[in-house]
Amino acid sequence: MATRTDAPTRREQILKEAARLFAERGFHGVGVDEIGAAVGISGPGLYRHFAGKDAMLTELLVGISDSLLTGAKRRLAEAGEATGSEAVLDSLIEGHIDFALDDRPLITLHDRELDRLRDADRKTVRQLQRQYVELWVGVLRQVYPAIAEPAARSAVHSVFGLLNSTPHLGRPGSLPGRAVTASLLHRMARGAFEAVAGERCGE
Amino acid sequence: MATRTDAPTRREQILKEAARLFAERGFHGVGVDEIGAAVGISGPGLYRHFAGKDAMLTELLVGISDSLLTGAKRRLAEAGEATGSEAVLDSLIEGHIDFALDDRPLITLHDRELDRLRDADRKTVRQLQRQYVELWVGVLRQVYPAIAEPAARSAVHSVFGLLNSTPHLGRPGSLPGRAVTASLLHRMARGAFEAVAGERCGE
DNA sequence: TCGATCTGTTAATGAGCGTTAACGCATTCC
DNA sequence: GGAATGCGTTAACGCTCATTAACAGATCGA
Repeated sequence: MATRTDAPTRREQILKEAARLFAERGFHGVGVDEIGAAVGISGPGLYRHFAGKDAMLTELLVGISDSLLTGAKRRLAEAGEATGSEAVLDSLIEGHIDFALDDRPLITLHDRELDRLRDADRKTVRQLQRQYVELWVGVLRQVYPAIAEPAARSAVHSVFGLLNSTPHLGRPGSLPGRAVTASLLHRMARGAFEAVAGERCGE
Repeated sequence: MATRTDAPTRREQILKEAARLFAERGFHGVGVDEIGAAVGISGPGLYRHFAGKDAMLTELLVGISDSLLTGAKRRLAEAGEATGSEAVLDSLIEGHIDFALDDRPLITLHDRELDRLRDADRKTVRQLQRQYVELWVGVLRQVYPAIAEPAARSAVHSVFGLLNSTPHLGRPGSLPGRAVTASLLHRMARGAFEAVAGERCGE
């Protein structure tokens, strides 16, 4: 009963538009009236759905970090049983790329507005992010045991920087096509990791 | 006459502190009183040195883009005469890494606060950035002629994302040492480019 | 020595903005 | 049918904050 995917609730509309606006002009650069206008209601009407402007940002950032971590755990469990750790690493990369290509505003918020959170919430987000990184580090070192842990952690952060560059790649229309871009990013990420492991192939 | 490097002028102090504060809390998240306090004067005293808060951000962003482009041109000219394009690419990477490691607040501002500029200034910065990217694209395609131009441009943007990840690498103290980090980033950048060129070495 | 300039100060102004108050109208549930 | 609840509205409050005004002490050239 109900349509195939339920119609987006008002809360979801608001979150989506708020994410877009925050990414475009920064948290402090967007007024509540603007967010309201983006969903067809005006200003203070938002307070029927959220405790305040801060609450929207909090929910967005916690949601991002949580869904990244949850997705990674699922991929680790699914692919980890049957296939090897190579496949798990590829699956992690693929998942992160999907996120980076499909939710570009969230990617932008993710590392840009973290400091605008209340201490407790920021701590929560940081903890989720840390777990996500450590999960990658574990898989990476399984594929490349030669990489020491500090180097692995740096490498993972840097590859996130690489994958998260999608907002700078021009408007979705100007991209060579989603699949092509995804493949390019995937190869670059693997190439970067291999380079850390010291597998030089040229000269 | 005067000390080896002239004492930093008041303008320079202000720019430096403003960059740090903008990077930490965002352009709109920092008040002029805070910037003033950071250099020992208070609030409106800044207006003896800058037309306004916007002018500080403008000067910072134009300065960054300009110095990146100027440095790249110089490296292209210097290394381009004697050595081959491989060496030029390495020199470009090295220069960008130096900047990313030494001026982390500026790196942060660079791709975070561009939209806060007046239209004319934003256009200027974008143009400088575009020239910088195109310079990289040219060198990259000289080293790897197999890479088509759109892919090269995407690859360059993504490698910038990788190199600009330094602010996420933890406080300067926690890094394994500047030289080690620089070398790691350099290898990853080269590895990412090589992967785009299709030079698979494993399997 | 006497202005002029440079570089500060504090007080006031005025706009923008998050939030709350007070109110209205459907819908729903007893 | 009527109260409760959900979801809006507009108006008002209060605070923050960039900017300007008005003023003052050094430094310095004529």
